[in-house]
Amino acid sequence: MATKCTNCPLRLRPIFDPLNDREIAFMQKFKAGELEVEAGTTLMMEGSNSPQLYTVLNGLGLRYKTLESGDRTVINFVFPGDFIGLQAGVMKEMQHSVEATTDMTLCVFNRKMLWSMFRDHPERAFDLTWIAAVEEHVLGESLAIIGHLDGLARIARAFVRLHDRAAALGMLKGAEMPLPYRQQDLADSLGLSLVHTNKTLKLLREDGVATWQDGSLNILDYRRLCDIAQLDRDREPMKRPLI
Amino acid sequence: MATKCTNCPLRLRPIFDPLNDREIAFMQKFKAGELEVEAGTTLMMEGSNSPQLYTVLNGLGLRYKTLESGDRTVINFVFPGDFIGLQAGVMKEMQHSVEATTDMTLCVFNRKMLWSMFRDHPERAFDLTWIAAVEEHVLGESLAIIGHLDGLARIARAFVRLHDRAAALGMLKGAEMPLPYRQQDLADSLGLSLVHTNKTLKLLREDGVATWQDGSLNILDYRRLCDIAQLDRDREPMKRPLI
DNA sequence: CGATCGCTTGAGCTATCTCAACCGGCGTGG
DNA sequence: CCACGCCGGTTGAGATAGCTCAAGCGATCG
Repeated sequence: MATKCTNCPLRLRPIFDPLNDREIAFMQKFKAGELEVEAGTTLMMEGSNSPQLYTVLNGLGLRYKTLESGDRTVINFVFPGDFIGLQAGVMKEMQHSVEATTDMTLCVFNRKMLWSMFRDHPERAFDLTWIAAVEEHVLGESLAIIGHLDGLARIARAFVRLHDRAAALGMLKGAEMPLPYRQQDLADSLGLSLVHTNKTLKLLREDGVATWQDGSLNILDYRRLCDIAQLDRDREPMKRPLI
Repeated sequence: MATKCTNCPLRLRPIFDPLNDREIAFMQKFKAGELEVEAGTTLMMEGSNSPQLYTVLNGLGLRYKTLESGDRTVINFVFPGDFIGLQAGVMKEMQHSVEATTDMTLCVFNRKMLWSMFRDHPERAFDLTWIAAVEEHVLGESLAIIGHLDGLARIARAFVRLHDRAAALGMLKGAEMPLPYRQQDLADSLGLSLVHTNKTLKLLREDGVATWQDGSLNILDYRRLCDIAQLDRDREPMKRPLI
């Protein structure tokens, strides 16, 4: 279920492009250590300027942003292989917070090392930019979803995305995947109210399309889910660059 | 009004960090030429894999995404100094389209050169990552806005952002700035219907807060606009990294 | 002159929100 | 070991922001 990554501290392209030996050697130097955190820990704080950057080895998290009004927006869900702190690395400070939803294992490295990576390992620097571009893509996608789909379709699409991502990471057991978030988290990520989210989930459940209970998501009818999500159900799932 | 940028083909950090002479020399090599396009030209096509990347020297554009349903989402507005094609540069293909809203002048360079930049000019590669991170931030911001604010506040916030951006680029004449888009474009960028957008604009106009007519936006009462946008009106406008 | 485009306005409808209550499980403290 | 409080989930009901449909208007263009 975790990214299989024992000796690869900076696993920038978790799926497609494993590091070669020389790179691994460098990255070992690069690596500052591993970090185990408990569920609920805040890894990055909006407005802060963390000296550490992380790659997620194991566990799930949440990126979010707090508004002046006190409302919270969930930017996206953090999965193994994700990179945390890029903004803090290249900009002055983080623009969103990151929290551990489950216990997590992180690969830690120092921000200062970022620069030596750019200087000495352009391939990895390129990867980093690639990650940022993927992130941008994902957010653009979310924007489109929230802007134009109704509640049912938004939730369906979120499920499809989560499912595909889990599949790519090998986190899928049959049609089931861990999804230990609260309904409120999903609601905040889709711009819906908790109540409406709940009622919509009930719909999907009663229609036998998908259930999400006790922290695990079960896709019962993938094709119908895609229809509801207004996605071409025959699209190649890996067309999207990362997951 | 344009980025003052006669000899700077790749103006990655338009405001803060001009290139030095050595870099300019390199970038000249890097530069493939300048391009003038008419209003309405599609610069990048979703799913395409353009061999060219651009920096906007002059003019305004639009990033958008087309959904299966045929609906369109406007990702954001393209201003002078913006970089176009990063996704195509580092990923397989663009995930959104870019269109020129006005006539535009672009600085063109070849995608192939991207790699030599990473290899030989790590500072510029770093800048590129920085740009991607900023872009990510901007989208995250949009996501939060669309997810949690009502129509009036969304439009107000869009106006504040556009105003601040124009100010940073010196495109402001008093309280007025060019904004040659259609109401439909704004609606699509905020996840609102055209009709509702129109009625909300009327509200702002009649309240003497801001007018947007004949392609120019006029902020009559910046502080009130910020209140409506639920923004701290005394925030430092440059706190946000790019604009 | 007709056609198209962007803007404007009215009217009715509904998806979604807010408020409110209740339920079961779990952890804590007496 | 029980009682209480809290948290996440569930459900109902009324209110409303925003949507869709529809029509009209002025400007521009061929």
